[in-house]
Amino acid sequence: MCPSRPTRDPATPLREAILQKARTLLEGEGYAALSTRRIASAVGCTATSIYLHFKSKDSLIYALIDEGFEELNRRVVEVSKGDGNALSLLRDVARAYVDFGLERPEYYEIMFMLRAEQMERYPVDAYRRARRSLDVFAELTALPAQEAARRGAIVWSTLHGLVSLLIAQRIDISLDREALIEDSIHSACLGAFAALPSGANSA
Amino acid sequence: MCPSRPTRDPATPLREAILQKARTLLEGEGYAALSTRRIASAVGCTATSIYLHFKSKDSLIYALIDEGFEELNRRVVEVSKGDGNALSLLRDVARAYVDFGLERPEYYEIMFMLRAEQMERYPVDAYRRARRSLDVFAELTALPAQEAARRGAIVWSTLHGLVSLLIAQRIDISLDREALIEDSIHSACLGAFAALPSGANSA
DNA sequence: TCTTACAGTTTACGCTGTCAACCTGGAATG
DNA sequence: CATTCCAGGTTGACAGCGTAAACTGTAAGA
Repeated sequence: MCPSRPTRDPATPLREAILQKARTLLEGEGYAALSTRRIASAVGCTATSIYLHFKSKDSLIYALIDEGFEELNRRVVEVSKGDGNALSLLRDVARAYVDFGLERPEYYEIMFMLRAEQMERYPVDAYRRARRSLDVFAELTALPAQEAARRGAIVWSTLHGLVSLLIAQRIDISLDREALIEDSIHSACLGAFAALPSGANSA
Repeated sequence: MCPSRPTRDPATPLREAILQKARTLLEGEGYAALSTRRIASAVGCTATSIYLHFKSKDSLIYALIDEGFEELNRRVVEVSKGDGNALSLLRDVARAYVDFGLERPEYYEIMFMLRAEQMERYPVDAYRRARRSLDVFAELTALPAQEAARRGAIVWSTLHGLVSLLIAQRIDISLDREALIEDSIHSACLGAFAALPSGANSA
């Protein structure tokens, strides 16, 4: 009867402690520092105890990924409720996405930059549900479903390219970072509305 | 007097064998399979023998990265020598870049998708020299240097976003892959020439 | 022949994720 | 009260990782 939260796993104290220390370690030292033994020693338990509360190290990471998506989704949804035309809304959402990536690079990394083979055990539909807020990229184009999905994917991939290269420090530092971001967002969003070749012959 | 190749390291037989087996392993099973012990056992030597010819595992990877860049540069340079206006050339080069990434995902991964901390010991200027062919993205815009560099970076990051998400299998498979690629390239290249806000007030 | 240098191997260290076996304190049951 | 049971931990181990140090055999030079 009580409005219990939809927690997937029982929130035992140790489980919460593990999650919290893992979070701290991730935010402070990045994904590379996330070893079971380091988490355990920070918590004050043994490494194997983690497996009493998580199926594997990966599923612990997934819990952190979910937290990351919660924040990203929150940011995106909030911005997307603003007023303005579709283009300016799309730009605001794009900006929110980029800002999230640059302000939370450790989360962005585990959410979007880990290789597929490490993610295989993360259920595909769960991942799609987790990143549902990215669907606004498609929705804001106000195009037929299939066309919109493609345009949305392009906007997303454009922004992802920018964010991931910035995080990996592969972009020449002599470039004006802010101008690069603004131009990138501008280009991505214009592309979402401009006439494109394959759009002409879509069903 | 003999036109010796500019090999950075003496090409001893074992070194070549290590490189060749590492290449095979990378192409066949991906970056995750590249452990010193696996390479060594494929070669028929011990893991520590690798360190007689390479400073570290990373520097062995760098040799493979260089090979990847050689192929990418070759493809890009060849296409960029074609005729046509700047826009169509840019599209051809972009297509060559995407094709390389999708045909050689294992190389693309080590060239562009490894985290920065793992790349730190790869000299920055060496990396810039290695990916020099990507400068054509900037050159083809025929803009003032700084502006061109930014536009070029945007084209690159757009394509990188597409390729890396496709390789990581994060793009909805229900999307028409070819249309996505074409639209993406179109959008990226148009963006390189279209008027952009920060372009108006650049020096 | 003695020395030196090279090119490999052996061994070892500390790290990783994870499993099987064991232990331990408290609740439920007789 | 005594006994059983079990959830929730620990211990110890395994196979794998990158790599440093010490060792070995062999070939060339003095």
